[in-house]
Amino acid sequence: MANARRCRDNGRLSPRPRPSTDNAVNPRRMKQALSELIQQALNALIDQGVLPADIAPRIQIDRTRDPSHGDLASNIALTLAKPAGKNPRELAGLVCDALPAAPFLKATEVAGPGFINFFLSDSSSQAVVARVLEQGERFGASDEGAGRKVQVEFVSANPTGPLHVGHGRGAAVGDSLCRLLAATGWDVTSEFYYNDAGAQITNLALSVQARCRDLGPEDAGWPEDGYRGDYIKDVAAAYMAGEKIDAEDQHVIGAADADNLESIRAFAVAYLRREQDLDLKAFAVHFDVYFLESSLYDSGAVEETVEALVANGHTYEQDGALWLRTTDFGDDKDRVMRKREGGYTYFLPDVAYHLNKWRRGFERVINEQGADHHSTVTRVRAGLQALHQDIPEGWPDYVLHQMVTVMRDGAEVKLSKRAGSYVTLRDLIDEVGRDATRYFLVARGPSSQLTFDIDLALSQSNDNPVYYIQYAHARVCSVLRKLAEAGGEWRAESGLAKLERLTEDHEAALLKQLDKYPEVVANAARNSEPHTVATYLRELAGDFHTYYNAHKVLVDDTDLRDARLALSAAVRQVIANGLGLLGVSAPESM
RNA sequence: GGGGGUAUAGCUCAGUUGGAUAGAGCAACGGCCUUCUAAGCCGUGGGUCGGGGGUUCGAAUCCUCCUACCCCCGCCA
Repeated sequence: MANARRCRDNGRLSPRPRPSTDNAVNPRRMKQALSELIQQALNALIDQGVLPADIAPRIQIDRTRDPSHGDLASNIALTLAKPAGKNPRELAGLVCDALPAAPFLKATEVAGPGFINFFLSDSSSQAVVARVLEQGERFGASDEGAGRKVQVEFVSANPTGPLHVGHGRGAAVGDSLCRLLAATGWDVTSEFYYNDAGAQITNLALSVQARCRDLGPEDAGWPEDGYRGDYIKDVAAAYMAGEKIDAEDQHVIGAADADNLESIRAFAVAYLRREQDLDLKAFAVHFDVYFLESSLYDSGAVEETVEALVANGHTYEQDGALWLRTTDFGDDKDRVMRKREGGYTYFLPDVAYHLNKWRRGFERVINEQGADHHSTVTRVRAGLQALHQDIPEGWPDYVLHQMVTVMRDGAEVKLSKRAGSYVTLRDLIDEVGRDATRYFLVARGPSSQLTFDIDLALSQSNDNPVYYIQYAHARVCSVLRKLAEAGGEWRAESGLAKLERLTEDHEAALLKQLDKYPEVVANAARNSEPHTVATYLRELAGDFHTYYNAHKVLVDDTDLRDARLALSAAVRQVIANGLGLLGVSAPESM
């Protein structure tokens, strides 16, 4: 700041005893307000002939990273320097001097190569506490979605076995996305799509049937590529015992007839769907709709789709199969739609399914899948374009997550007893708990491979980010309990009336971090990046712990105490809100 | 061979959509700590952002060419 020129001091520390939530300090409008100030300054400079009249500035306001750069900053002088024919710092000074006074600003300065830094007045900075406490669990929410319909499809595991860790990642990411979208005003439908009739299901039925007959993988008569996991035995036993199965979308009674393959198929699907339901429930994940691939055949949607593609001239016959010319839409080769023996490839029902989604009126559809399915993205979009339904080219959106590897004692864990060949989601939940599992699976960007460290997830220390964040929440609860035990009473109004007592640097950092939260939520929802919420919470918890270690909350000075309690309560609220978006609980004690 | 993804501190990862001196947590190193409100606190070192070129006031971020690793490339889903 040595070379920073303090060009204006709008000073006037607000005499108001109570910061209010007026327009000027509403964070959603703060950037807007600053933009308007800058626009006015630019207009003035144009009138003075300092700037050419034909400049069309895109005014950008950013949060600063470094507190010495103020709270917000604009690069307007840097972007306008060339068209204005002036050096950036000089121009920044001119803009700065031309800015109208504003009560919510404490100071404005030119710094660095030509940034204009804005320092908010103390009362403006402190007002976030009032907003948080007044809005409560709604703080951070917005109406950006304006009630528009969005669908999030995720997990979509076929009912051939327990959910594995990869499904868990999909569940954590997809469900958080739903929560984020709901919080930002979208009308959200969560959906689970699965194949209940394909070759894999036949294989499943044959595997269960073999177990019904007491056959194992080593015996003659065991189906080729049959499912070997122990859970197949459970399915067979339940079927032979005539058990009744109630899954979310399947209800079946075991016929106890080892020769009835069709009956076994229906039972196995229902059984494994129920098992997946239980896993999802333990994971606090809910689906509004279960969509069966078979329904697309039953309703004629698949046939209709084929006919439309043929009628639109995007198909041809070759080698006895029917092909879709997906290369017309950016694919690297054409794809078979109908096999030589007459059946359809999986990709055709996928297209029919997405046409169905489109017709249900989802302006936005997000498919959360493992990255090993990325090749379907081009195909589905190509199929939709070939339908000539005016579906936007980039529709639907995809969030593809990379592989998960599970580590314990520094070595990779690959097997589970139950499933045999992979680690199940249930294994993780049972071992490290729902909160840690969810947090770890959602905390990384989807496009990066994820190493799930069981030892870290189990650790009850500050090394474990889940604990660290939850502990910050519990810590505030503890302080309030302590106050009550000492016969004290805390009322939000008392604290809000004394926010001007929050003058420590640590407090300023917390205020700024709290103020950022609504933007974090909005961006996470807009960009389908729930992990940014996890990152944010880690920072907020860190800021709070640091503050807490540096300053006592329950001081004798009751005004100061009340102000700090208000700040702490606001931190607690935001942590609870953020954890809620991740599907992680916010405990009152640990 | 083609497509997608990734590459940032010793490790695990962020990086506000192109901004100021690239951050955090562990680990390492150095101090502090008769305990208070709860699993200690404070500080330091550590980087050719995989490499080259380009775009511009300005690049970890955008374009291009390489390199390495992962995943796909079936008339399976």
